[in-house]
Amino acid sequence: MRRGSRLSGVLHVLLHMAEQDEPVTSEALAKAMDTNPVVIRRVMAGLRDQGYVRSEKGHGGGWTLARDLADVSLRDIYEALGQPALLAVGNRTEAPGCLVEQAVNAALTRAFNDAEALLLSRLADVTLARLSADFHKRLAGRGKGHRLETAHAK
Amino acid sequence: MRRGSRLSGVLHVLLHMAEQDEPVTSEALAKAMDTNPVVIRRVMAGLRDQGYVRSEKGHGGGWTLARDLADVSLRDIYEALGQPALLAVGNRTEAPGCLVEQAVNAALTRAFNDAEALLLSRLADVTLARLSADFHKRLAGRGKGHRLETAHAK
DNA sequence: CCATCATGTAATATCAATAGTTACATGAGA
DNA sequence: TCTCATGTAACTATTGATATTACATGATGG
Repeated sequence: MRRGSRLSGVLHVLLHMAEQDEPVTSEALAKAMDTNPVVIRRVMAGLRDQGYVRSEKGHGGGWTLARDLADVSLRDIYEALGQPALLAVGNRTEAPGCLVEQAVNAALTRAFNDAEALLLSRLADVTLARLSADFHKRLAGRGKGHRLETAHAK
Repeated sequence: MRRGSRLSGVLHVLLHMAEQDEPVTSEALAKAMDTNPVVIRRVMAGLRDQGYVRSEKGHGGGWTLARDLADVSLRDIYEALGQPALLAVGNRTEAPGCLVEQAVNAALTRAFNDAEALLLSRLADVTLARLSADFHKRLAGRGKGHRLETAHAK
Protein backbone atom coordinates (compact mmCIF):
# COMPACT_ATOMS: atom_id res chain seq x y z
CA MET A 1 0.00 0.00 0.00
CA ARG A 2 1.69 3.14 -1.02
CA ARG A 3 2.06 6.37 0.86
CA GLY A 4 -0.83 8.59 1.70
CA SER A 5 -3.41 6.04 0.72
CA ARG A 6 -4.15 4.54 4.10
CA LEU A 7 -7.71 5.79 4.32
CA SER A 8 -8.42 4.79 0.77
CA GLY A 9 -6.86 1.37 1.27
CA VAL A 10 -8.74 0.67 4.48
CA LEU A 11 -12.07 1.61 2.95
CA HIS A 12 -11.27 -0.68 0.08
CA VAL A 13 -10.58 -3.53 2.47
CA LEU A 14 -13.72 -2.95 4.48
CA LEU A 15 -15.96 -2.97 1.43
CA HIS A 16 -14.38 -6.15 0.22
CA MET A 17 -14.99 -7.72 3.61
CA ALA A 18 -18.60 -6.68 3.38
CA GLU A 19 -18.95 -8.83 0.28
CA GLN A 20 -17.62 -11.89 2.06
CA ASP A 21 -19.75 -14.19 4.23
CA GLU A 22 -16.85 -15.68 6.12
CA PRO A 23 -13.86 -14.17 7.86
CA VAL A 24 -11.18 -12.96 5.49
CA THR A 25 -7.58 -13.64 6.36
CA SER A 26 -4.93 -10.94 6.50
CA GLU A 27 -3.17 -12.79 3.73
CA ALA A 28 -6.14 -12.59 1.40
CA LEU A 29 -6.64 -8.90 2.13
CA ALA A 30 -2.94 -8.25 1.70
CA LYS A 31 -2.99 -9.87 -1.70
CA ALA A 32 -5.92 -7.72 -2.73
CA MET A 33 -4.30 -4.55 -1.41
CA ASP A 34 -0.92 -5.46 -2.84
CA THR A 35 0.79 -5.28 0.49
CA ASN A 36 1.99 -7.45 3.36
CA PRO A 37 -0.28 -9.34 5.80
CA VAL A 38 1.48 -7.75 8.75
CA VAL A 39 0.65 -4.33 7.44
CA ILE A 40 -2.99 -5.35 7.25
CA ARG A 41 -2.92 -6.61 10.82
CA ARG A 42 -1.32 -3.44 12.06
CA VAL A 43 -3.88 -1.20 10.47
CA MET A 44 -6.84 -3.40 11.31
CA ALA A 45 -5.74 -3.72 14.92
CA GLY A 46 -6.64 -0.09 15.45
CA LEU A 47 -10.06 -0.55 13.91
CA ARG A 48 -10.67 -3.64 16.02
CA ASP A 49 -9.80 -1.81 19.22
CA GLN A 50 -12.45 0.70 18.34
CA GLY A 51 -15.08 -1.88 17.58
CA TYR A 52 -15.31 -1.58 13.81
CA VAL A 53 -14.02 -5.05 13.01
CA ARG A 54 -13.40 -8.34 14.78
CA SER A 55 -10.53 -10.74 14.43
CA GLU A 56 -10.47 -14.47 15.06
CA LYS A 57 -7.54 -16.78 15.32
CA GLY A 58 -7.16 -20.36 14.19
CA HIS A 59 -8.82 -22.33 11.45
CA GLY A 60 -11.51 -20.38 9.64
CA GLY A 61 -10.29 -17.26 11.37
CA GLY A 62 -9.69 -13.83 9.92
CA TRP A 63 -11.38 -10.45 9.87
CA THR A 64 -15.08 -9.62 9.91
CA LEU A 65 -17.06 -6.41 10.11
CA ALA A 66 -18.41 -5.67 13.56
CA ARG A 67 -20.87 -2.93 12.71
CA ASP A 68 -23.60 -2.17 10.27
CA LEU A 69 -22.27 -0.41 7.20
CA ALA A 70 -24.94 2.23 7.57
CA ASP A 71 -23.65 3.19 11.00
CA VAL A 72 -20.11 3.95 9.94
CA SER A 73 -19.05 7.10 8.11
CA LEU A 74 -15.83 7.74 6.27
CA ARG A 75 -15.02 10.23 8.98
CA ASP A 76 -15.36 7.52 11.61
CA ILE A 77 -12.78 5.44 9.80
CA TYR A 78 -10.54 8.41 9.29
CA GLU A 79 -10.60 9.13 12.99
CA ALA A 80 -10.17 5.48 13.90
CA LEU A 81 -6.97 5.49 11.87
CA GLY A 82 -5.54 8.03 14.25
CA GLN A 83 -6.44 11.14 12.31
CA PRO A 84 -3.40 11.25 10.09
CA ALA A 85 -2.74 14.79 8.95
CA LEU A 86 -5.14 15.61 6.16
CA LEU A 87 -3.30 18.67 5.09
CA ALA A 88 0.18 18.26 3.76
CA VAL A 89 1.10 21.82 4.58
CA GLY A 90 2.30 22.49 8.07
CA ASN A 91 3.42 25.56 9.91
CA ARG A 92 6.96 26.38 10.71
CA THR A 93 7.72 26.35 14.38
CA GLU A 94 11.42 27.09 14.32
CA ALA A 95 11.08 30.64 15.60
CA PRO A 96 7.83 30.89 17.50
CA GLY A 97 8.96 34.18 18.95
CA CYS A 98 9.29 35.79 15.53
CA LEU A 99 6.33 38.06 14.88
CA VAL A 100 6.56 37.44 11.15
CA GLU A 101 6.20 33.75 11.77
CA GLN A 102 3.26 34.37 14.03
CA ALA A 103 1.50 36.40 11.37
CA VAL A 104 2.17 33.79 8.70
CA ASN A 105 1.08 30.91 10.86
CA ALA A 106 -2.09 32.67 11.92
CA ALA A 107 -3.16 33.17 8.32
CA LEU A 108 -2.26 29.68 7.19
CA THR A 109 -3.79 28.02 10.21
CA ARG A 110 -7.07 29.77 9.65
CA ALA A 111 -7.25 28.68 6.02
CA PHE A 112 -6.23 25.12 6.81
CA ASN A 113 -8.68 24.72 9.63
CA ASP A 114 -11.53 25.86 7.42
CA ALA A 115 -10.58 23.41 4.71
CA GLU A 116 -10.11 20.59 7.15
CA ALA A 117 -13.49 21.22 8.72
CA LEU A 118 -15.13 21.08 5.32
CA LEU A 119 -13.36 17.88 4.45
CA LEU A 120 -14.36 16.22 7.69
CA SER A 121 -17.97 17.19 7.26
CA ARG A 122 -17.94 15.80 3.75
CA LEU A 123 -16.46 12.56 5.02
CA ALA A 124 -19.07 12.42 7.75
CA ASP A 125 -21.79 12.64 5.12
CA VAL A 126 -20.79 9.39 3.45
CA THR A 127 -21.44 6.04 5.11
CA LEU A 128 -19.88 2.74 4.18
CA ALA A 129 -23.37 1.60 3.19
CA ARG A 130 -23.50 4.35 0.64
CA LEU A 131 -20.14 3.37 -0.79
CA SER A 132 -21.30 -0.22 -0.92
CA ALA A 133 -24.46 0.79 -2.73
CA ASP A 134 -22.38 2.72 -5.19
CA PHE A 135 -20.23 -0.32 -5.73
CA HIS A 136 -23.24 -2.54 -6.36
CA LYS A 137 -24.62 -0.06 -8.82
CA ARG A 138 -21.38 -0.17 -10.74
CA LEU A 139 -21.43 -3.95 -10.52
CA ALA A 140 -24.94 -4.16 -11.97
CA GLY A 141 -23.94 -1.80 -14.70
CA ARG A 142 -21.14 -4.06 -15.69
CA GLY A 143 -23.31 -7.15 -15.34
CA LYS A 144 -20.81 -9.45 -13.74
CA GLY A 145 -20.27 -11.15 -10.43
CA HIS A 146 -17.62 -10.14 -7.96
CA ARG A 147 -14.82 -12.08 -6.40
CA LEU A 148 -12.07 -10.63 -4.30
CA GLU A 149 -9.37 -12.59 -6.07
CA THR A 150 -10.27 -11.75 -9.64
CA ALA A 151 -10.94 -8.09 -8.96
CA HIS A 152 -7.26 -7.58 -8.24
CA ALA A 153 -5.60 -9.90 -10.71
CA LYS A 154 -2.33 -8.51 -12.00
CA MET B 1 13.53 24.04 7.08
CA ARG B 2 11.61 20.99 7.97
CA ARG B 3 9.23 18.97 5.87
CA GLY B 4 5.89 20.22 4.77
CA SER B 5 6.62 23.77 5.75
CA ARG B 6 7.81 25.10 2.43
CA LEU B 7 4.93 27.48 1.92
CA SER B 8 5.15 28.71 5.46
CA GLY B 9 8.91 29.14 5.24
CA VAL B 10 8.79 31.00 1.94
CA LEU B 11 6.16 33.41 3.20
CA HIS B 12 8.31 34.02 6.23
CA VAL B 13 11.28 34.82 4.01
CA LEU B 14 9.30 37.13 1.77
CA LEU B 15 7.94 39.15 4.67
CA HIS B 16 11.38 39.51 6.15
CA MET B 17 12.64 40.73 2.80
CA ALA B 18 9.87 43.30 2.74
CA GLU B 19 11.30 44.81 5.90
CA GLN B 20 14.72 45.24 4.37
CA ASP B 21 15.73 48.17 2.20
CA GLU B 22 18.63 46.43 0.56
CA PRO B 23 19.01 43.06 -1.06
CA VAL B 24 19.21 40.22 1.42
CA THR B 25 21.75 37.50 0.82
CA SER B 26 20.86 33.82 0.74
CA GLU B 27 23.13 33.37 3.68
CA ALA B 28 21.25 35.89 5.81
CA LEU B 29 17.91 34.34 4.88
CA ALA B 30 19.27 30.87 5.54
CA LYS B 31 20.37 31.87 8.98
CA ALA B 32 16.96 33.27 9.74
CA MET B 33 15.19 30.19 8.39
CA ASP B 34 17.64 27.86 10.09
CA THR B 35 18.62 26.20 6.85
CA ASN B 36 21.26 26.25 4.17
CA PRO B 37 21.90 29.05 1.65
CA VAL B 38 21.68 26.62 -1.23
CA VAL B 39 18.23 25.55 -0.12
CA ILE B 40 17.16 29.19 -0.12
CA ARG B 41 18.51 29.68 -3.63
CA ARG B 42 16.76 26.59 -4.89
CA VAL B 43 13.40 27.65 -3.59
CA MET B 44 13.79 31.30 -4.53
CA ALA B 45 14.90 30.44 -8.04
CA GLY B 46 11.39 29.26 -8.81
CA LEU B 47 9.88 32.45 -7.48
CA ARG B 48 12.34 34.53 -9.47
CA ASP B 49 11.49 32.72 -12.70
CA GLN B 50 7.90 33.69 -12.12
CA GLY B 51 8.66 37.30 -11.42
CA TYR B 52 8.02 37.48 -7.69
CA VAL B 53 11.57 38.22 -6.64
CA ARG B 54 14.82 39.38 -8.21
CA SER B 55 18.35 38.23 -7.55
CA GLU B 56 21.57 40.13 -8.00
CA LYS B 57 25.10 38.87 -7.96
CA GLY B 58 28.23 40.47 -6.63
CA HIS B 59 28.81 43.01 -3.93
CA GLY B 60 25.64 44.29 -2.38
CA GLY B 61 23.76 41.55 -4.18
CA GLY B 62 21.06 39.27 -2.87
CA TRP B 63 17.31 38.93 -3.08
CA THR B 64 14.67 41.63 -3.41
CA LEU B 65 10.94 41.60 -3.90
CA ALA B 66 9.86 42.25 -7.47
CA ARG B 67 6.20 42.94 -6.91
CA ASP B 68 3.98 44.97 -4.69
CA LEU B 69 2.94 43.03 -1.63
CA ALA B 70 -0.66 43.94 -2.31
CA ASP B 71 -0.56 42.20 -5.67
CA VAL B 72 0.55 38.83 -4.42
CA SER B 73 -1.74 36.38 -2.66
CA LEU B 74 -0.77 33.34 -0.65
CA ARG B 75 -2.29 31.28 -3.41
CA ASP B 76 0.06 32.88 -5.92
CA ILE B 77 3.02 31.80 -3.86
CA TYR B 78 1.60 28.36 -3.33
CA GLU B 79 1.25 27.92 -7.05
CA ALA B 80 4.64 29.40 -7.75
CA LEU B 81 6.13 26.73 -5.52
CA GLY B 82 4.87 24.11 -7.92
CA GLN B 83 1.57 23.39 -6.22
CA PRO B 84 2.80 20.79 -3.77
CA ALA B 85 0.01 18.46 -2.76
CA LEU B 86 -2.16 20.21 -0.22
CA LEU B 87 -3.98 17.12 0.82
CA ALA B 88 -1.99 14.38 2.44
CA VAL B 89 -4.59 11.80 1.56
CA GLY B 90 -4.35 10.32 -1.88
CA ASN B 91 -6.31 7.73 -3.74
CA ARG B 92 -5.14 4.22 -4.28
CA THR B 93 -4.49 3.42 -7.89
CA GLU B 94 -3.24 -0.14 -7.55
CA ALA B 95 -6.35 -1.74 -8.97
CA PRO B 96 -8.12 0.82 -11.11
CA GLY B 97 -10.25 -1.93 -12.59
CA CYS B 98 -11.69 -2.88 -9.21
CA LEU B 99 -15.19 -1.51 -8.84
CA VAL B 100 -14.79 -1.19 -5.09
CA GLU B 101 -11.79 1.00 -5.61
CA GLN B 102 -13.68 3.08 -8.11
CA ALA B 103 -16.49 3.66 -5.65
CA VAL B 104 -14.09 4.57 -2.86
CA ASN B 105 -12.06 6.88 -5.00
CA ALA B 106 -15.11 8.64 -6.35
CA ALA B 107 -16.30 9.48 -2.86
CA LEU B 108 -12.92 10.55 -1.56
CA THR B 109 -12.06 12.56 -4.62
CA ARG B 110 -15.25 14.54 -4.36
CA ALA B 111 -14.63 15.39 -0.71
CA PHE B 112 -10.98 16.27 -1.29
CA ASN B 113 -11.66 18.46 -4.27
CA ASP B 114 -14.20 20.46 -2.32
CA ALA B 115 -11.80 20.95 0.55
CA GLU B 116 -8.94 21.87 -1.71
CA ALA B 117 -11.04 24.42 -3.56
CA LEU B 118 -12.00 26.03 -0.28
CA LEU B 119 -8.41 26.13 0.87
CA LEU B 120 -7.23 27.71 -2.36
CA SER B 121 -9.90 30.36 -2.23
CA ARG B 122 -8.96 31.16 1.35
CA LEU B 123 -5.31 31.48 0.33
CA ALA B 124 -6.32 33.69 -2.57
CA ASP B 125 -8.09 36.01 -0.15
CA VAL B 126 -4.94 36.85 1.75
CA THR B 127 -2.28 39.08 0.22
CA LEU B 128 1.27 39.47 1.39
CA ALA B 129 0.36 43.08 2.18
CA ARG B 130 -2.23 41.85 4.61
CA LEU B 131 0.23 39.53 6.29
CA SER B 132 2.69 42.38 6.51
CA ALA B 133 0.07 44.62 8.07
CA ASP B 134 -0.70 41.91 10.57
CA PHE B 135 2.96 41.65 11.40
CA HIS B 136 3.28 45.40 11.93
CA LYS B 137 0.24 45.38 14.17
CA ARG B 138 1.86 42.71 16.31
CA LEU B 139 5.07 44.70 16.29
CA ALA B 140 3.34 47.85 17.50
CA GLY B 141 1.61 45.85 20.20
CA ARG B 142 4.92 44.64 21.45
CA GLY B 143 6.47 48.07 21.18
CA LYS B 144 9.83 47.12 19.83
CA GLY B 145 11.77 47.43 16.63
CA HIS B 146 12.46 44.59 14.29
CA ARG B 147 15.70 43.17 13.02
CA LEU B 148 16.08 40.04 11.02
CA GLU B 149 18.97 38.78 13.06
CA THR B 150 17.54 39.22 16.51
CA ALA B 151 14.12 37.89 15.59
CA HIS B 152 15.68 34.46 15.14
CA ALA B 153 18.27 34.32 17.84
CA LYS B 154 18.71 30.88 19.27
C1' DC C 1 -2.47 -33.28 22.63
C1' DC C 2 -0.38 -31.87 18.67
C1' DA C 3 -0.20 -30.18 14.01
C1' DT C 4 -1.88 -26.41 11.62
C1' DC C 5 -3.77 -22.11 10.83
C1' DA C 6 -4.33 -17.42 11.90
C1' DT C 7 -3.61 -13.33 14.46
C1' DG C 8 -0.28 -10.22 17.67
C1' DT C 9 3.71 -7.78 17.84
C1' DA C 10 8.50 -6.46 18.28
C1' DA C 11 12.53 -5.68 15.73
C1' DT C 12 14.58 -4.79 11.58
C1' DA C 13 15.19 -3.57 6.78
C1' DT C 14 13.95 -1.05 2.72
C1' DC C 15 12.43 2.86 0.18
C1' DA C 16 11.25 7.42 -1.33
C1' DA C 17 11.06 12.14 -0.54
C1' DT C 18 13.20 16.04 1.32
C1' DA C 19 16.72 18.64 3.08
C1' DG C 20 21.44 19.62 3.62
C1' DT C 21 26.27 19.78 1.92
C1' DT C 22 30.15 20.26 -1.06
C1' DA C 23 32.18 21.87 -5.00
C1' DC C 24 32.73 24.60 -8.64
C1' DA C 25 31.04 27.85 -12.37
C1' DT C 26 29.25 32.51 -13.53
C1' DG C 27 28.82 37.28 -13.15
C1' DA C 28 29.00 41.95 -10.70
C1' DG C 29 31.46 45.43 -8.13
C1' DA C 30 35.11 47.67 -5.67
C1' DT D 1 41.65 41.11 -10.38
C1' DC D 2 40.06 39.98 -5.96
C1' DT D 3 36.00 39.34 -3.44
C1' DC D 4 31.27 38.61 -2.97
C1' DA D 5 27.09 36.58 -4.23
C1' DT D 6 24.17 33.78 -6.99
C1' DG D 7 23.53 29.27 -10.15
C1' DT D 8 23.60 24.59 -10.23
C1' DA D 9 25.04 19.85 -10.36
C1' DA D 10 26.22 16.01 -7.63
C1' DC D 11 26.25 13.81 -3.57
C1' DT D 12 25.08 12.72 1.30
C1' DA D 13 22.06 12.59 5.31
C1' DT D 14 17.77 12.38 7.46
C1' DT D 15 13.28 11.23 8.05
C1' DG D 16 8.79 9.00 7.76
C1' DA D 17 6.41 5.28 6.10
C1' DT D 18 6.05 0.79 4.55
C1' DA D 19 7.60 -3.94 4.13
C1' DT D 20 9.74 -7.96 6.00
C1' DT D 21 11.33 -11.32 9.29
C1' DA D 22 10.81 -13.81 13.27
C1' DC D 23 8.64 -15.57 16.87
C1' DA D 24 4.75 -15.72 20.41
C1' DT D 25 -0.21 -16.60 21.34
C1' DG D 26 -4.47 -18.69 20.80
C1' DA D 27 -8.13 -21.53 18.26
C1' DT D 28 -9.53 -25.51 15.71
C1' DG D 29 -9.59 -30.14 13.88
C1' DG D 30 -7.94 -34.42 13.73
